[in-house]
Amino acid sequence: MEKHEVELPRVLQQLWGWEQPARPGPKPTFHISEIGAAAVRLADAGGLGAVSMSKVAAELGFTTMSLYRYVEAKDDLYVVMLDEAFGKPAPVDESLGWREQLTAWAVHFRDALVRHPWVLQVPVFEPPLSPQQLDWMEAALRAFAGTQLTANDKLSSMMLVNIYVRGTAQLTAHLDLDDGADQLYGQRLAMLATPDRYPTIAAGLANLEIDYTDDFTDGLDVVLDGIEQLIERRNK
Amino acid sequence: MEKHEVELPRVLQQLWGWEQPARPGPKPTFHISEIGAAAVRLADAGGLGAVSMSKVAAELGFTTMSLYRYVEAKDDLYVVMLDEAFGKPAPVDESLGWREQLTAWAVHFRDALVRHPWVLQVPVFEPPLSPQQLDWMEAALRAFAGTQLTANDKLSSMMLVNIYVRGTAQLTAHLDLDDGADQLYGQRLAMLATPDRYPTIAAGLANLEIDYTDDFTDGLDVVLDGIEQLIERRNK
DNA sequence: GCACACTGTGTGCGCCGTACGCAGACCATA
DNA sequence: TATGGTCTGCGTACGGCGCACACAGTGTGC
Repeated sequence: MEKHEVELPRVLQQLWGWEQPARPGPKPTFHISEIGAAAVRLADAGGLGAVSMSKVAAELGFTTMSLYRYVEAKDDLYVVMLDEAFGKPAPVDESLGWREQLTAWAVHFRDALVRHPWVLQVPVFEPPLSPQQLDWMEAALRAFAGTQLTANDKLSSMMLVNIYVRGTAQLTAHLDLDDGADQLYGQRLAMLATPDRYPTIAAGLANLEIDYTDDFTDGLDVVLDGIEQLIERRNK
Repeated sequence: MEKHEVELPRVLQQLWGWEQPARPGPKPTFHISEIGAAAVRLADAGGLGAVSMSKVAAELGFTTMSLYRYVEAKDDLYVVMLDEAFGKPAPVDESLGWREQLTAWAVHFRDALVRHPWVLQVPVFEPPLSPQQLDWMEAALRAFAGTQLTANDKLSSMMLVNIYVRGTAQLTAHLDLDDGADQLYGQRLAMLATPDRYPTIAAGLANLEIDYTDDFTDGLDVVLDGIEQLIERRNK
């Protein structure tokens, strides 16, 4: 255990509440999650671009370089922000079937992304290892508990839903920013996608219904249908 | 048509080869796609971080500010880079079924992402409107030509595959960078995901097979299974 | 051929992330 | 408790970024 601690980056050690041996220098004034919360506040208000080391420090009444006591680089700050932004996953009723559980999970996930759209712009260099991220992972995997899926199946199915939510959120993110953006896009697309070179796009545009309200759940159902087939295949 | 041109950002006008009325000042020395090619060269070599206005300009033997003749802001450069990086989609054998066509499309898409991993880090603010991006879109939509899917169905199914390829590429991107990264991750995950708090993750880790080779096509098949069900439903 | 309008570009600014080095706090020892 | 050595937190400062601005200079229209 002791040896293992050394292998973890400092930020993760702090997020997991592992105490380090006493060291010289001033005691930490607060917990790293307060830094994360301040950064999240800035990002919610002004987008990811509004998050800089100096702004976060100022938000806390700190000097810029003080942050480097908790964090080794800007990327570490992102890790803390993500953990802070998602929070604990909503509890899922385990008496429901896997499909309902995963739907609820996906909806909660999307809600979190709507609350914190900047999450989609955070550059990701590592798979998740922070506590709350693992909570979310655990919740999704647990939905498959009653199925015959292999460990790999469960993991990839979870990632499939994860990817779906992130992807759709990314596509719709800019539309929510200002209304009319999708209309403008439609106009431009109609102008550029001429029937001679882009017959299929042009034909599609003519018959398009501009009602996106159910798009999320409809698309999710398609994904879940695919997973359902996998489950049935494994049951045999 | 004339009026429409005005509505398009300058970069797109250039990408589409629309000539603007003669203007004062020096004639353009070259086409905007050469700028894109230079930027792509830099990004391929040193990641997206290696792409800056001054570096791109230097690559072309130019001063920094000269680029702003072609491009209004850094974001415009990204648009050109994406168009340049993807290139024309590989032609797809239209005698094949939709499923085979889409599989081929997805594989080509993924290959492009492997060749230009930085694409996944490019911040996206707008849906695609550049010529080659529309070519890719057209190719994917055409695969559904023989089906009874509605225009909305085709669009969302295409986006589903698109999202899937991007998402999986993102997840595996960092693993390809240095071998052993996934092992390190596995060790850390095993250390953190203790059975008491994360029983499902821990149990899954024990039974995990570390062979990712077929993950891409397997997951893609799950997605396509979902779409197939949609197609069958529409056929009724 | 001339004047004007408008574009392309050099200078310079504000901001970023963080390398570096020193002041000073902690712990071990006496 | 006094003191020395060690190691840490953080202020200063740097290189690089995207691009605002103003002006130089070209091409156009009369």
